[in-house]
Amino acid sequence: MAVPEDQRPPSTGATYVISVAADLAGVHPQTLRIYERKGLLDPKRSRGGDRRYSDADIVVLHRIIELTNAGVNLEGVRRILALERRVADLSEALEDAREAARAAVEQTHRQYRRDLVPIRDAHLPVVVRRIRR
Amino acid sequence: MAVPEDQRPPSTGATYVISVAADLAGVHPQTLRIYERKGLLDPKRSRGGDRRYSDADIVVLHRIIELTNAGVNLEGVRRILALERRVADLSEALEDAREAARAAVEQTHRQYRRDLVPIRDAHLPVVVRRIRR
DNA sequence: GTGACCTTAACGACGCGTAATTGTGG
DNA sequence: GCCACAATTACGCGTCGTTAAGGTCA
Repeated sequence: MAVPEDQRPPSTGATYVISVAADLAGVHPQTLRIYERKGLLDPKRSRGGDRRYSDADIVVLHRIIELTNAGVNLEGVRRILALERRVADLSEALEDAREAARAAVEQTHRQYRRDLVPIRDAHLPVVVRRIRR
Repeated sequence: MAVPEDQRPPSTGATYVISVAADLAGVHPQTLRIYERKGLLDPKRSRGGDRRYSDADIVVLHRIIELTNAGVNLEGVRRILALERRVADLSEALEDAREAARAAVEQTHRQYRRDLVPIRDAHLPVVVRRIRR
């Protein structure tokens, strides 16, 4: 279920070194290293070993900061992020299931419409009319 | 979607005063008062104002202790409990939706079986056979 | 009066963010 | 040699659980 290119956020494929990512989020670079060590973020690394934060990382980072500002500690944030992903997955699955239900009924109707043709009684010989009761 | 009486846990309708509830969970009574002040638990009160913990409260209490022992602070626990309820609700809704989908298709089939009777070509006059193509 | 509950406050331990230190690569 | 990164360590502050102190009701 890929989002069309032109609806995505400015996904330039850009990455940011730690100082830029920290600036974008308004926090100390060292804070980002803590988040990583606690398993909240996992930025790619450059050849030299420098962290490279993607746009997706920045989105997660902002959510982390929201939660910590609200008083959640890092272990709590880690679990909340996982649960929020789970909720998103379930919501999508639910949406899909409802859509699939409508489609299945529709398909069933179409199946009958293809296989059966309504026929008026007057067209039928007596023997058939008896079958119809 | 009420669970039948005989499938429920020993729901004796029993309630416990704070000292008993604390013993059941192996924590200090004062800890339970903290949990309540932070919005993690909301036990009923007796006429005299004493807290009365239900079996359901005890279940939640054990979950709270699991999470805090795992290093989640109380604001984190509060949000995690809410998310876990959400996940449970969504899981149930998903289950229901899938069941409803099967039932809807089945219902559609039954509808056609009631309204239509299959007729063999040989029974039909030429004019009708032409309609069937 | 004894005991269990209530509330509020103080203390110690721990987690988190900042800052400082030291080392490495371009 | 300079700058930005890396990792580790130390410090200050806030949170959490325990404990204590004082009040109320049966």
